[in-house]
Amino acid sequence: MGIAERRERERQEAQGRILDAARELFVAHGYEAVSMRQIAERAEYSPAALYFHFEDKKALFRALCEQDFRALAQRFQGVAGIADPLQRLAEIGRAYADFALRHPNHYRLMFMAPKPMGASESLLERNNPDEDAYAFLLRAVKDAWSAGCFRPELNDPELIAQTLWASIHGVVSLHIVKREEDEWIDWRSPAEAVELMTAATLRGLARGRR
Amino acid sequence: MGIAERRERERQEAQGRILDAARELFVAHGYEAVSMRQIAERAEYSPAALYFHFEDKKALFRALCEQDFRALAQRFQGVAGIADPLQRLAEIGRAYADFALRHPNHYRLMFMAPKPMGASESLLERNNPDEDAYAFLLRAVKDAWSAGCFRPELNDPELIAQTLWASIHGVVSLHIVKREEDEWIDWRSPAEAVELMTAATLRGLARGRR
DNA sequence: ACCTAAACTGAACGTTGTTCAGTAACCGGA
DNA sequence: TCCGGTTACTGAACAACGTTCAGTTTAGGT
Repeated sequence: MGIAERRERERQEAQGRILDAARELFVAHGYEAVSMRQIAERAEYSPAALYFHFEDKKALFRALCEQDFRALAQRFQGVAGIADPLQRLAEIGRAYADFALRHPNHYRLMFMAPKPMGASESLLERNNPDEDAYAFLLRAVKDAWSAGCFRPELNDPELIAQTLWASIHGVVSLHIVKREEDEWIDWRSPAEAVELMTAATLRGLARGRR
Repeated sequence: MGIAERRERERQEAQGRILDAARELFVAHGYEAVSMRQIAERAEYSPAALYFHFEDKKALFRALCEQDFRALAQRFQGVAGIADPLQRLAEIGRAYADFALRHPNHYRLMFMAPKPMGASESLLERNNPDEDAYAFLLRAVKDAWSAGCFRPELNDPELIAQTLWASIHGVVSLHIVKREEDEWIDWRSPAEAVELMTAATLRGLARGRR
């Protein structure tokens, strides 16, 4: 009786078409600028059909975000093998910034969006470093902490992880927002800023003579 | 002939009523959630009247932002007198974070808003530290740089200033976005994060043994 | 052959930003 | 004093938005 499976497969194919259409438009123009009607037209459905597969625009957006979070976590797997904890942290920062600057609209939806992540019941496994990027960072920090890499008065790995995250997030989010038409400030390249930021924070947090 | 002055005064009073109404609503609910009709009703005008005084919703928003930028620059005046350049930088960071966390919706409009700052022809004086908060920060960085506070390989005050700005922006913007319903991560208080961030970056950038 | 449920459509509702023709009030010149 | 024109404003409308709902088609189980 493979007919239930076929129905389920067709259902997911339809959802996939909608998600693909939505992704292209969101990434190109951002959340607010894309309408459900545009998504529907590109996916070759009527606007109302989207509401059969997704509760509303926010839910559709949230489904895309989950894919993105998974992609980021997967990106981190590339640096999981680095033995030296501090060097691994530096590479995590670089990978994160690279992801953010390569997909600025994704990033905006993931970490700079005002609301629509609200009431999220994600099906990502939390605390699993393979799927949860924050858990991956936290583990690297804990490794470094256990190895005595940090200054002795720093005894809260969670705070350290959040600070490191915030440092790179600050660089990339500022660049994403201000990148367009802001001759007000003579911006340095994000790559330079990321390098200086990781060097500064890690040196500032690390124990020992420089 | 004081009649032209009176007309001008009435014009500004009307604009002030609109700006006040818009400010309250924007600060309470954010840019997207507030409609021109709501602003008009609170200001006791017809919706169309707003378009006589402001070109569109973005322009109205921009006018508010300019007030906010001025307020931030004024806030910085409170720490202008600190002699030690590094300590002054630390206090600038604290003042900035305090401003951001006290007025999160203002901050969102100023530094996390997707677009509507576009094509801005602000009438703020650039490069004047009394009105331009970035110029104020940059001057403090240059003071510290001239005094030889930074590591010898750091020879770009602009890059240093942008990095310091990004570090605090990262902490506060992440907290503003994630503050609401995100039990996913066990967030530390923003005050703790700001303290650790300023300590880490300044120590990481500063010359000399710790 | 009938019935139920799934997948989808067309048309509508209320709200959004914005425009436009029209109007009332005021002031300077005749 | 009346006239003409600018200034400030309104009411109604437009297109587009997210969303809903009453139907219609299609397919499978009985």
